[in-house]
Amino acid sequence: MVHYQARLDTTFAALSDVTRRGVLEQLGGSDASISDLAQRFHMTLTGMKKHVSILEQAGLVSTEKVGRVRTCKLGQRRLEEEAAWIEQHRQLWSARFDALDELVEHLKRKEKADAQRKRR
Amino acid sequence: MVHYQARLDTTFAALSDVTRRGVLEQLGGSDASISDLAQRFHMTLTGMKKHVSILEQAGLVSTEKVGRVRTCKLGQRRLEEEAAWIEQHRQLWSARFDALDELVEHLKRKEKADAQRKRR
DNA sequence: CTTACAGTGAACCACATGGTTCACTATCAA
DNA sequence: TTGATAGTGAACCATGTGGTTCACTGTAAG
Repeated sequence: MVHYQARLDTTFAALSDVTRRGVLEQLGGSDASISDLAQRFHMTLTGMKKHVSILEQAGLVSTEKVGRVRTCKLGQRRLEEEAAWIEQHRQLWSARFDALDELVEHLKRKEKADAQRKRR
Repeated sequence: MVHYQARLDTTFAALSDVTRRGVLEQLGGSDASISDLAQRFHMTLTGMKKHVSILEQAGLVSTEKVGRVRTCKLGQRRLEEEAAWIEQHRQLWSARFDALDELVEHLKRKEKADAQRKRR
């Protein structure tokens, strides 16, 4: 359960960079080498290597080096935990706002009743 | 559309810290002051203030100061975009892996056929 | 009025991040 | 063998992050 939080830390951090999200998108289409990705995102090989390492660390990408080229593809982790976390908290959000909605409704009804009482 | 990416950046970054996720969880239960949160997470007021500011910046928390106490509650943004991004990419993931599954199935059938051909 | 309390802002610290260059290794191709 | 190509790692740089302390403001309460 300690790992769970650390995992969310690293995954969300990995997703918090526009380049890395772009790489995931790219790899969703087709596998690619470091050079491919570096060129696509206007970056040095070294820079792209770092991004790929971070994604790999988070389990979102897996790589294999054959000959001199390292091929990157989508990894085993499918963001289940992250999706679950977000969904769970969206429900909390909704619960809170539904409560607010109900309060508003309650106040509306009360206001109406008060107005009627006044009229009497 | 440029804002969209920047927004994802700041939101995922906001979610990438275990303390901030804890604060969201807490606020899902009930509103709280900075002092409440600081105490709950064993941190100075100043430190907690920074976290709250980051969450507020990301639209995940909203605050109001009345008297000397600032009350924090869940904000307007309900992680729709983030949930959508993750779901969309989970589908990409699935598509890629389904393709892999099919390839494996294909190879299995081929292997079987080859074996039968050999036997003749 | 005085004291205590809640928050704020500036300054500081150690460390992480996103990027670069440079020197290097290993592999492919002529 | 010679050269070009793909990647790697170390070092460096500017900036950001998560946290602190300290000095301060404003508000509540005796």
